[in-house]
Amino acid sequence: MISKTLMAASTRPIILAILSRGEDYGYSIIQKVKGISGGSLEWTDGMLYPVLQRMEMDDLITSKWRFSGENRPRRYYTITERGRKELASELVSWRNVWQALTRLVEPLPAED
Amino acid sequence: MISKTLMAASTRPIILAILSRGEDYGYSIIQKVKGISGGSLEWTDGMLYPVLQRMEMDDLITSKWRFSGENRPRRYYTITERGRKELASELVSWRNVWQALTRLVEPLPAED
DNA sequence: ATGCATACATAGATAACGAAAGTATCATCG
DNA sequence: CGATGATACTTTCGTTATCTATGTATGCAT
Repeated sequence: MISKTLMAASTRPIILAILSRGEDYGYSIIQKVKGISGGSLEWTDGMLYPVLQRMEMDDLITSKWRFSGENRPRRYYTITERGRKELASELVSWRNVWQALTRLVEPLPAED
Repeated sequence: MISKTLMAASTRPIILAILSRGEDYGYSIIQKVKGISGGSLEWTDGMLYPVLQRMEMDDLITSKWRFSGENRPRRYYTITERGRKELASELVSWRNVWQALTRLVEPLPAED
């Protein structure tokens, strides 16, 4: 089970990473996260939508409703320029932390 | 600059990783973090000690004062069995998140 | 008609973080 | 000797999200 703090730290970067590949809507994001993580990350809709709203307030993403005849109405999210910069910056931080962690653990006998 | 949430998510695992290699005291931990991260992570003592206290309350580490004739009194921290399990579990989570992130950003398999 | 998956919205309790301010020792250097 | 900076730890508590819980509603299969 993933810790609360790690969840909090990773949701925004992951959402930005998904949207950097193209616009998407909430429910689909949840499924992509589950798929890409091999099932190790399972988000609930209840936690995702508030995060999306806050990210929109922070101007990292924008949203608009789309009504197609074939599907139910969905709110599609698009990454902004600011969002792309945020993603790039977050990735640098994440890499630094991950490298520090693995350096500390690596020298010990580790399973793979 | 590292985000607040990422800081919050990484402090405990990093501390556990350091202590998994041997007991240590607060001030030294700060310097090791700075060293191992190449300066990208700079912790303050004001944030570290409260974290150490909470981790001790959670039974992840224990502490005891050591008075040597040569040095000033220092509070040394030791990882507990529960702490080792927590570290192992955290590392799995971190790897999952990191892999998900890198997969989303670069379609090609990530190095680490 | 029932159940399940899809799809989004909102309130608010709660939990944890870490900035800030404090105490104290030791070494160095002019 | 007084000042300065590095070492070393403590405590409080305001702030700041988070995300649980709960709600609405539709489409589809059986």
